[in-house]
Amino acid sequence: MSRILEPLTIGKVARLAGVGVETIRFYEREGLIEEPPRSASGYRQYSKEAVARIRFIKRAKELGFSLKEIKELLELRIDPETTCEDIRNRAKAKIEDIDRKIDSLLKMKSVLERLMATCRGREPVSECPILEALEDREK
Amino acid sequence: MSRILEPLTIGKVARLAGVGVETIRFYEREGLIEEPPRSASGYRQYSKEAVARIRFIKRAKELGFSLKEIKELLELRIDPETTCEDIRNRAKAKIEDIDRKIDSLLKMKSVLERLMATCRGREPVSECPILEALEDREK
DNA sequence: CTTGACTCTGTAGTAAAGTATAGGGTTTAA
DNA sequence: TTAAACCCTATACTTTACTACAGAGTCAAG
Repeated sequence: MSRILEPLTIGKVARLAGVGVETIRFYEREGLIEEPPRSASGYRQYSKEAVARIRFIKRAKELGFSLKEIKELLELRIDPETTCEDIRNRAKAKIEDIDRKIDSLLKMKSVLERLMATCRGREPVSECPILEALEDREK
Repeated sequence: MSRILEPLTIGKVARLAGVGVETIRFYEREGLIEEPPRSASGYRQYSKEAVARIRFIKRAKELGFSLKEIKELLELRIDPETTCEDIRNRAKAKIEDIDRKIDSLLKMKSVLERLMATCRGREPVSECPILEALEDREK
């Protein structure tokens, strides 16, 4: 019930988010997560939101976003003096970027599916040269 | 008509693929593209397929694949002594990975779309805190 | 009340993926 | 026929994103 009252140490956050302790301090230095409050002895005290934020950073990296781009994504909400119009423009650009990524992934997927469909049994691979397509028609 | 007879130099390939000359030599050393034939004076001679291959590498990187993973994707066709069964298994794993990426991107996209929809006019941003969702429900 | 597992700051080292430079040969267009 | 613009190898440097100490303080279990 009262889990907000029990702040997480950096080690617990690291375990929950699946990263190392040093990585969290690194993200803090880089401005990807804000400096958390400290205990009397100087220990960082995190809330559960920090875990979600770090997991998001981790996943976004796996999707090909750089830390710089991820910071921009995260800043699509904290900025205190940006207009909604500005936010909308930035969000639109990100959506377009995401759409392009999805397109490329779908293309890769369909080529792999064709490969699987054509490549049956246990004949040698030279009989399955469908992947030519994967390397073509990119825009 | 006879464009196969005119091989491309490394500089032309680099320009066509949108990378630097050094990057191509680096990919060759890393085994991502095979060593091309050489001219009498030792110049590398590329075909247009090389351009497609390098473009594919470039795009796959932007989708969050490491060079090691990209190599695996490209090897889904050249190997001369793999069975189709093996290829099918490897392709299946790649498709699953791609599906997970697409899922995450769709999730990010829908959150950004909700942000744009909610955030109208020119009110300050604190009125648009929809992005909370972006940081959650990953899995 | 101590010992082992934390935490802190600060700095240094690493892996991946390029990018640049040195020192040399080649092609081509004026 | 020469100078700009290429290419070659080999090696060194850079950037991004961590990862690993060193040296010191803190906390919690037995």
